[in-house]
Amino acid sequence: MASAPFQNPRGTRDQLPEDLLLIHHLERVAHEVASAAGYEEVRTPFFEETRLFMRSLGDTSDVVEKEMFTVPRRQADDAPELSAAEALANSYTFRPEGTASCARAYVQAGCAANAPAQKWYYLGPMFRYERPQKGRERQFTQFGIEAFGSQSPLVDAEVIAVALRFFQRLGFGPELEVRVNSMGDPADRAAWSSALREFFAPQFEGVSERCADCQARFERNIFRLLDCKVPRCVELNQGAPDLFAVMGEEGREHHQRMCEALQQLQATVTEDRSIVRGLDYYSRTVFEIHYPPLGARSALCGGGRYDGLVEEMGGRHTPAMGFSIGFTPTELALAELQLPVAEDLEDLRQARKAQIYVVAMTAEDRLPAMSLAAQLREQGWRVLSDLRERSGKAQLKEAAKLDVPITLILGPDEREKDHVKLRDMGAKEEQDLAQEKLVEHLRAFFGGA
RNA sequence: GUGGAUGUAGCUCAGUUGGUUAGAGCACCAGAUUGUGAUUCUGGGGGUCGCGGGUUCAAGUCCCGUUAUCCACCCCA
Repeated sequence: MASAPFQNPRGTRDQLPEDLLLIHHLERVAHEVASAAGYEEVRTPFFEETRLFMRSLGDTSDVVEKEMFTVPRRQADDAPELSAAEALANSYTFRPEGTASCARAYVQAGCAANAPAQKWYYLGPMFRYERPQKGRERQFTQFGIEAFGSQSPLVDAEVIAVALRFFQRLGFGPELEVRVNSMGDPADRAAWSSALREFFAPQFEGVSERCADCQARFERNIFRLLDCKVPRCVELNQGAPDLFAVMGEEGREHHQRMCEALQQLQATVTEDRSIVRGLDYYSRTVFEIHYPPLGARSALCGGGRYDGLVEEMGGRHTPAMGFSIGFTPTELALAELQLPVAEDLEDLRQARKAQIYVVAMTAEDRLPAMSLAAQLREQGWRVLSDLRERSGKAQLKEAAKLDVPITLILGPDEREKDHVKLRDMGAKEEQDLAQEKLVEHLRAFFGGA
């Protein structure tokens, strides 16, 4: 087999300097929006024990069943052979989402017992072994927040408000729409599950009209019958019992109060019974944020309440609520909306742009030019000098192309007098300066940098 | 995991019914009265035609496999 060219792994992408301008903007807005509401950043490992995700997301979730990036742990040479199940339980998996790790860290740090009220956010790469397509990658970035320790519907409203704020800050318009639903409490779901089982049972007797996936779901995770997209299955779902019909008073009131709190938002809030997040840990509130002008691809954010997860992780019962936002769909949406506008990125652009370019006219000037550049960097300026040993003309050309405002020209004439020629690229004016006056002049130009 | 489309220079693409040394624009590099940014002009570097195999006197062009990308499904951020 001859050499195939090297390529980035499927579903990943390189983020080159040009791409990072936008990414940095998204990251900045995420940091700002989260800390403005009192959330503090946490960073957990990129991989965890596989069983963490199996436990938190649920064995029957698609993520666990077919989308995990799992690597075996090393075994001692003389260790006994492991069964497939043991090997899996003993493996590591690259995190497919952020909530499980946060809950694990929360318990491990002792928060559940000692400091239950925590407001955290995270921002970083997640991994899912999926077939890539538009808006979906195997390595992608998620921004999420998690509010631990309060049962109050006020938390639900705040978390949703933070997510909204993120999109508003990025320039999304007032068409932003929050779609909410409730999954109820465990007891509600048990009651609902029985009701659904009773309702659907006849459909699975004998030769079923249901799709193959649904046949499996009926046994494994009956709720997921409800979000099947096969047309015949959708028809057969008509008239299925509604969770709200069996939901207890507390859950109902929680939902009611949250919706009232959401009235304060600068966005439309609608009830959407079809939102049934695919992960097991959700309870009560689940929500999505959509931007309808984007059409089919309008979902930007998903989240909800997970009151049982901390306990599941071995901590004391702690209610919690969070969201996650994928940068990939957000980037696509922004591109479609022709956002962000240039001004939003201007400061980032400026911050990475060189301020000074030191031009060396002859070979003898190169070392002095380098050391002048080094001195100026020590003063805090962003300074370039030519590393390709090109002509003075080519250096000026490059400085102009990079839009560097000041060039310092160093040649035999200047060196002889211990001078340097300062050229204002915008005004196209230059002046001879004694080197000891240089910093002063530059300070004046850049406004006391 | 299933189905469909695509893959020629860093980028956007040409490339006739298979026929000699595979092209253009942009980008990059150098030069145009001996130390200076635009435009223009001249010249230059850069391609195992995704990879592997097959058919043929001859393959970028036809066939098979493979890989990657894009699109749809599943699901999701």
